[in-house]
Amino acid sequence: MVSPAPSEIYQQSAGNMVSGQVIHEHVYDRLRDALISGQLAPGRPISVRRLAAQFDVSAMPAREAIRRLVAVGALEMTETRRVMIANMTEEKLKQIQRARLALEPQLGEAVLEAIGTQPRQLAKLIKVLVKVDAELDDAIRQGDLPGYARTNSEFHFTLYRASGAHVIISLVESLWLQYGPHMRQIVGRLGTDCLVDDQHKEIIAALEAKDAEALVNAIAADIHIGMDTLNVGDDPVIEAKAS
Amino acid sequence: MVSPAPSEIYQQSAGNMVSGQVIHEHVYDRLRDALISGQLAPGRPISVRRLAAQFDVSAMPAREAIRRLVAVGALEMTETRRVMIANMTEEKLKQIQRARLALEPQLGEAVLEAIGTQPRQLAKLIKVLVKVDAELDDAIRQGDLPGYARTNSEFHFTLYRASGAHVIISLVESLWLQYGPHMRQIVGRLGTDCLVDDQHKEIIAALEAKDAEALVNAIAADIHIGMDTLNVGDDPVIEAKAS
DNA sequence: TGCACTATTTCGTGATCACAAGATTTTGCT
DNA sequence: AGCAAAATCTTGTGATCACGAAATAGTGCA
Repeated sequence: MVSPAPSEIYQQSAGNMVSGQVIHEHVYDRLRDALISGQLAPGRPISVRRLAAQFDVSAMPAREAIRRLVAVGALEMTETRRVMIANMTEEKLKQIQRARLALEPQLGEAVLEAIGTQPRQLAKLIKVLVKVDAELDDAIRQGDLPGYARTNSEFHFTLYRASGAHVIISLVESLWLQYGPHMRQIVGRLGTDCLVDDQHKEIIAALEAKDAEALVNAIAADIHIGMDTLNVGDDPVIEAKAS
Repeated sequence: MVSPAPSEIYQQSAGNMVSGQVIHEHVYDRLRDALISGQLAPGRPISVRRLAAQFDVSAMPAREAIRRLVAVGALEMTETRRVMIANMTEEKLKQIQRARLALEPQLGEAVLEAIGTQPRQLAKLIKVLVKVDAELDDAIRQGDLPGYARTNSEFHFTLYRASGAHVIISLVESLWLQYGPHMRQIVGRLGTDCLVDDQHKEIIAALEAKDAEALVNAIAADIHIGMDTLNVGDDPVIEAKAS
């Protein structure tokens, strides 16, 4: 089975084992990135065999990757066990926002608790964040939507990972995975102009000042800006693009 | 239904689905219940073949169940991809508590938002909660630890499910799955006496009064009682119990 | 008795097939 | 042309085998 058929969405299919990663983990990571960067439209069906063909792997790793993503709520399973990118509802969006507001500011606090007293690590983190934020501005200027989404998540999770709070981080990641496809739909409709008002500069400033309260507020504000203004559209525009 | 020619190659083609549930979901549910009710000790290894043998199924459903549980953090995977019940650390426990405090009180609020204006549904919920709470008291009196853990989770999730906030509920469930095995260890060491002080009566009273603030406080207090007093023990006491 | 080395077992992963049921396309009749 | 029935394709699930690596048991030497 030497089917080339590479997908323009998932970059690069697997060889056998890359960087200590097993095949199904590679598939999972690519799929997760595609979801977080909004490259998969809600309603899009995901099948084991099709996914396997797209990655030029056997069915097994595709199955495992899909199973994991369904488990964390990133993919939705119908009553007939078909799998697809979940459609967003107003209710779900509300819950995702509530959960993000409940968890992510706490991660900011946890970052200061973890490395607030270690100037070197804090400085290094800030340096990375400034760099990522610059890339983010580039992506916005160029109207590169997937690039924006990917870089935005990199900014946030770089910050969050510095807290070392892996348990909470994985909860947050599951929320981002659920939100990703929908965000792309909305921003794609409104244009990247609606993205310029993020609170990343304020987040960085609060880190530099080691001001936990300001940090919490900035993160919460960033979540509000990203989700309040971006309401659910009434036309889901289910665009199932096969193969 | 006319049974078609049975295959001699595949032994159980007939009994694949039980009550609309597919085999791997059945295995998952059983394993999840065992985790939440604390019947699996931290450190216990879980292997595909052994689990399959215990449930008298093939390896495939066991694999899928394990994969899902690893995905939600209920099981831990070593660097050599061995799977086991996660060991608790003080840091992890702290994160679980923070996340629970951030999410579960909100679910209480959401319950009042959802059915606070529908007296019949609210009354029905309260009735169920009272019944479950009575069972809980029985379990405590009899020193039935798994029964306590199972009934306690039933109390909380019966309440939470009334909110309809499935997104947040699944996050909370993942936290309970991580906490279950450790709780059992701790309570098993301290005895069930440390459990009598839960806030369930206060939760029910707050529901009856439709007092969101009191409800939030009661849920938070219940979490504190369940987790503050129960610190991490230093001796893991690995004990294997098959099901 | 203690310890290094080897043999055996156990394990996760990947591959491939069978099967039933859902989904889709084609066909056939009015 | 319209619509229902039938044939075909697709899909998730389960079963089973192969393979290499990790873990355990076993052995022999000191």
